[in-house]
Amino acid sequence: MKRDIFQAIADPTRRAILALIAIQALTPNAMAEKFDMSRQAVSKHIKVLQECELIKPEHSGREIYYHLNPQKMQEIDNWLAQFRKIWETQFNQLDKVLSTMKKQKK
Amino acid sequence: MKRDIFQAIADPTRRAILALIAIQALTPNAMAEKFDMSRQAVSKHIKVLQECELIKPEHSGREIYYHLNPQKMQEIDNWLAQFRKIWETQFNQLDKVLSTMKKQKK
DNA sequence: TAATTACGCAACCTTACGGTTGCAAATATA
DNA sequence: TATATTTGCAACCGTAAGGTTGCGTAATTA
Repeated sequence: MKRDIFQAIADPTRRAILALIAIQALTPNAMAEKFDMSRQAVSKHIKVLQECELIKPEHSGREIYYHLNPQKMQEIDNWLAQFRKIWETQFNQLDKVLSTMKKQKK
Repeated sequence: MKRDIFQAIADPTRRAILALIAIQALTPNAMAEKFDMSRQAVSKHIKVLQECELIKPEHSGREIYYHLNPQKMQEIDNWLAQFRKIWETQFNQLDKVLSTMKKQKK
């Protein structure tokens, strides 16, 4: 089945994994130690993240270090762009209201 | 059950709904016309979006206009912030490579 | 008032998700 | 070579997700 970035980040464990390896590449075992679940459960999450290319494997002997793929994370940012204008407009309107209040105060 | 913004935007139909009402507030019926599914199915998605406050209802007689809540959308942006530094760093490194290549060309 | 329209709620069904356990393959170590 | 370690894959299970249909309720209209 085809994986989706948005579906990938829907799970809190997977978001935690992304936050972890954003700091430092980790092996599945190292990740599993951080969570209260089996290594296999964590490996399943890794598989999902890898399928949609949010993380990249780096083989080193029998260990595999997983790295974050920032380019893919940026796709979420790109999607958000269409809404960003809207909340920026709202903030500008808030600024107007605040400056109007200031003027009235004077 | 407690709803989550990230789980809410995991579904492509719900992302489409958000994109639609970002332009203009719509009623459930108006939204349902845009999708190839029943009105009730769309209403279920609306319920999910409303539970996590991504959209807000505005009652007008027997019609309900749903508006986007940009503040809540911004929470996704806030989460992305921790990764944004990383891809910006990568771009800076790309800039360095490019400027080095330019110098060598000269 | 009667009929229509817009909407939400509940029951139901199929499929996907997130977890488990067990096992096989590849690498490192004794 | 025999053993331990690291990982992935497959089977299984309970629950939640996403769709359907049917019905009840409130507001509009004939």
